[in-house]
Parts: sequence; C-alpha cells; structure tokens
Amino acid sequence: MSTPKIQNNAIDTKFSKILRSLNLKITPKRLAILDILINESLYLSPEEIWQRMKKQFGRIGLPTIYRNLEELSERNIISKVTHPNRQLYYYFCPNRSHHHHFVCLSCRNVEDINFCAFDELQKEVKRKLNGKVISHILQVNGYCRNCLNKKEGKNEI
Amino acid sequence: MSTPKIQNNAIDTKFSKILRSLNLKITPKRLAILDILINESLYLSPEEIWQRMKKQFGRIGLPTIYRNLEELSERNIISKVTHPNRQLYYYFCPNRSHHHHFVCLSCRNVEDINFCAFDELQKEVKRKLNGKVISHILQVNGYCRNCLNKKEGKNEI
DNA sequence: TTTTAAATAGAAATGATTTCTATTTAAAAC
DNA sequence: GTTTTAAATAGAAATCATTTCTATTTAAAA
Repeated sequence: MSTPKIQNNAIDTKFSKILRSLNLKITPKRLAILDILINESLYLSPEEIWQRMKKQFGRIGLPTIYRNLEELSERNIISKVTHPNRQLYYYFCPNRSHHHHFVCLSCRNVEDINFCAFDELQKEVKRKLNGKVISHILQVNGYCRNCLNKKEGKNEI
Repeated sequence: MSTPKIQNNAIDTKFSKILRSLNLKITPKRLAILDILINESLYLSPEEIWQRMKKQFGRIGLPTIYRNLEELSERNIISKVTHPNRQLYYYFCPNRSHHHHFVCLSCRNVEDINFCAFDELQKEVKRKLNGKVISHILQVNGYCRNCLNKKEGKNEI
C-alpha cells in the first residue's frame, strides 16, 4: 500500500482520550468513523461513510453513522459543511483553534482560512444593533488551486 | 388598520418591472408572495407563507410556493436563511448592495450588518491557497436587542 | 464477574421538498 | 379584442435524507 497511513494505534489512543473526556464510550465503530474522516481530506456524506463502514463491519446501521457524526460534531471533534444541496457533510479538521474554511466546489477539498472577522462582527452587532452574538457561519466556496490548474474545474459536485 | 401598509399598487408596479426584466411572468401569486415577504420583517418558512396565501387564494399548492421562492431567491430578489434545523426560510431585504445579516434565534428578526470581510477573505484565499472564491456564506446568529431586553430571550425557534 | 447505562441494528416512520401530468393563465402575436 | 403558446399552477404522488422506536448488544463501572 503506497498511502502512508497514520498508525491506527496512535490515533486510537489519542481519540480514546478525547472520547473518554467527553463521556463518550470508546466503541470500535466510533473510532472507525474518526479513522475514516482523519484519513480523508474531503468532506463526506453520512451515506459515503456508511459505505466504507460496511466494508469493515458488515453489520452496521445508517442511524449509527448519523448519531455518531452528530455527537462528534456537537462536541466539536468534527465539523459540518453547510452545503447548498442541503445534505449533511462532515470532515475532520485537526486545527483546534477557531477558524473558517475554504471549500472547493469541484473536488470537495477543504482548506483552512486563518482569518476571522468575528471580532469586528461582534463589535458591529453590539454597537449598531445592540444584539448579542451567539454563533456565526462563515464558509467560502470556490475552486482550489488544483482544480483551477487541471481544467478550470467547472464541474460542480 | 393601524399597520401602515405600503401601497400594494406601488409595490406591484415596482415588482412588475423587476419580474418582467427577469423574464418572470407577473402572476397574482408571485406578487402576493413578494407582498407577504415585504411586509414581514421576520424570515418565513414556505409552509408559513402557504398558510397566508391560502387565506387569500383558497386554491394554492405548496409546490407553487416552493417553486416561486426558489426562483425569486435564485434571482436575488429575496434571500435564503441558513438555519441549523435545515429547513428553508426566506425573507425580503430591500438593501440591494452586498451585505450580511444578523439573525435573531429567538424572534426571527433579521438585521443588516454593514460589514463584510469579503475582500480580506479573497486576498487570503488567493495569496495563501491560490484558490478562486466563487461565493461565501456569512451569517451571524444571536439575540436581538428586543429579546435581550424582554427576558434574556432564551427560547430558540 | 456482575451490573447498568450507553450504543447499536434494523425496521419503520417522518416530513420537508420535488416530481409529474393535466389544466390554467399571462402576455406575445395577430 | 382574439388567438396562440410558453410559462405557471393544482393536486396527487413520489422521493429520500434523516429520525424514531424497540429489542439487543456491549463498554466500562462496580
């Protein structure tokens, strides 16, 4: 196998700790879902993750996938993608600090944007609107360098 | 009636022009949908708009509402709200220039944010990632001044 | 080991949204 | 003002991602 896969053991140990600290049981399926997302740079749909899990486990229900993805994303271990087609997508982002993403509409690649206008936004909302900011969505859609080079990456997902 | 409703005739004339310029037929239902959204400062679901339309028209299909809302939003006459519950919501925003919104999670009020980090974001994406920005989503969720005053507006929609 | 609360499988339900087809209607052409 | 025709609509039905439900299994605490 040419893909230099990160050691499962190391990951499992690392995530066991995280899961334990969040009062989530360390189940093989939970670790497998994390494993899939960690070794994939694209965002995936629950269905796609299910397909891969079925190869590993045989018996696995789609609701299990949905439930786990939701739990992991609620606890900020993985992130949700806000997609125009209104399906759910998830991906794992190792960057633990607050940031946003550049999402390629052609190849699904996700990259970090180390820029957040949150402070300015909060200031504006406080000063002009007298409101209180609870959360914000910022997502930038476009075409990544690879897709631009290849063939002006025109194909939408 | 105490609500100072904008003259329907004036609105109809104004939007007739817009609709015509977009090659959309000027139908009573299309105008009524615009009328509802214009006279409402909150974002509404297709279902809610349907309920109001039924009072005016009696016979009206829900698919008609969906179709029209989608067409109008595609043509940037109305805006979509990206909601965590993944239902569609729409509202009319008279501000025709590029801007973003502060969305109250309690009362559904929408207010303009005259701040956009688009330029900086585009610069960052171009310089660091070599990608091309096609679109972006920026939405700030929180509690508006009224809800904060009333009772610390805790009730989610 | 035993216990127990969390996690899972699988079937079934849900419900927002879309599709389909026949009918109606706005507005262009006459 | 009629006729024409392409767009818009009604209503029923389908779709399909997501959620719920219940019985069973399992991780991990006792």
